[in-house]
Amino acid sequence: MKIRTRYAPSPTGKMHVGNLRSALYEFLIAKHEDGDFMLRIEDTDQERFMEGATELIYRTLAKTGITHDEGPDKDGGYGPYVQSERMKTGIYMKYARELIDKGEAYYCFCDKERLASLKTEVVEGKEISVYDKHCLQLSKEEVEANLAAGKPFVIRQNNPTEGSTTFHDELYGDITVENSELDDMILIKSDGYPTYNFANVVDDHTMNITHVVRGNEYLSSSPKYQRLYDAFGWESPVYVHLPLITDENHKKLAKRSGHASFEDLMEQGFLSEAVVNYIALLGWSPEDSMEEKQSREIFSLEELIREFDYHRISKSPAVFDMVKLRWMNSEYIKAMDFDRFYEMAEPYLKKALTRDLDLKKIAGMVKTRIEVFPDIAEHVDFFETLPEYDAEMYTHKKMKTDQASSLQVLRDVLPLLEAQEDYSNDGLYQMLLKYVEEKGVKNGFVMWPIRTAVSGKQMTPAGATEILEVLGKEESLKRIRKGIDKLTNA
RNA sequence: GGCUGAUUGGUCAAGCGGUCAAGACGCCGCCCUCUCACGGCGGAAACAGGGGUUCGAUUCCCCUAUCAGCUGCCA
Repeated sequence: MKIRTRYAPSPTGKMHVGNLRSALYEFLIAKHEDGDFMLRIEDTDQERFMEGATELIYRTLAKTGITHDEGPDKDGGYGPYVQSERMKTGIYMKYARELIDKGEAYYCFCDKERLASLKTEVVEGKEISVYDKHCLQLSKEEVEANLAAGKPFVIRQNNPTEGSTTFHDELYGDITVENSELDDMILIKSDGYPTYNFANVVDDHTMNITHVVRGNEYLSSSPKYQRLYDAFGWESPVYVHLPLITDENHKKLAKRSGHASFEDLMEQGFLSEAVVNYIALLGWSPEDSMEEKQSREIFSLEELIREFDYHRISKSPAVFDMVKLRWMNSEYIKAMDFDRFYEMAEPYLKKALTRDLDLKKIAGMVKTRIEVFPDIAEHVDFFETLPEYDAEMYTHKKMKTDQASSLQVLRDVLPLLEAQEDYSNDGLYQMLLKYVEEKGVKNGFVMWPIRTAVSGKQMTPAGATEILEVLGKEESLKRIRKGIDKLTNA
């Protein structure tokens, strides 16, 4: 049978990375077996619904390459694909009534006050958290009368109070819960909308979903869903519960952590391929092949599809490590072809540099040194203006330089540079090399002071001569003279 | 509190009864080098604790501890 998975987000805001990973895994599970991946919008919560959130979901999926075969915008014969639209077909009410007829569900007219009073009741120090089935006692006549009177109602699942329920998860195995622990959860809300719990089961079944992949937070309530399948007499799908992604404090990734959503990550200058690659490995690892003594970490989406085996998904929660994501992003940047890199780097370069400089050359310098595009600014700022720096910077033990030697070198080299016609990196390098040989010193002995004078920085994305070339004769000479002044007065 | 789950270096993570317990990020050192970075080489760093089962447990079972999730007319 063809595998069918689904990503079923609620349009309530940004795309959380945990959700994105669910979508990715669902996509990979389906595609690995040449199955179908479907998008279903679960907008049954009218209060949390956010305008524009659905579009954001589309955009994110498109950008990451997690493309759906079916969805609101791609009818595959199982529509509608938006729950609020499905509701208009009466599907949820129909199935809820079926359950009522079977005695597996019942109308409940309890108001908030009564429910609240149940909550606070304490037995042996424990808070009662399951509904007391109060409305199950109502006679048919009473129910009819209430309904006719227009009394607000919900429909609740009627769970047994004895025995136990077991369901099977592909990763976690059999999980059994005492039925007395099972709350009579609400299936249909008083506004007529189904709850997630109910809509999910009805939709997954009617849309022929074979593998239900979802977050670990549903693990403990899954027995209740199982009871729903059993009550309907439906065959349950294959369940795959995914481990949580946490922040560095092992807490659920919170909004304020700054990297909880895909959008946050994009704003911080990450590449979507790197993000996808990274989250794929957060909770899953490929099978080691014999030839590889090193496990691979860099995977394209196509490679992930080929290698993804959901049985290898981990069971324990994973910490989202920004440091490693940054590293991975840098790997993608280094591997990028230059034109594409330049295209993406240009805005950052232009923002940092207003004077007329060879931006392509600078981009080339910076490509292997940044992890994320916004890093560019701090690497190239000195091209724009020479920063204030301390004369102490001329002293470098390994280059064997100090302020006096640097001053001497700069004084020697200034006329040479003034006379230099070929102001290219190569020409400059050859010329300076000659000076180095004449003096019988090490390269660094002369390069260090020059680089310091023209950059004013401890580290730069390029060597002295490259900087000279980019800066141009006029500006670099100005900076060297300034260096001489600084050293003279020091 | 109850229920469910998880527990290999700081982090990701391999391992599925016998291993010197992989690899990656990060960290440290060395090399390369006109600085830094890239690249190369090397290093420190882990099976939560206690009982079993077994000739033998990181691997299987139980208990404890810790952490997490659930305990909503949110998903």
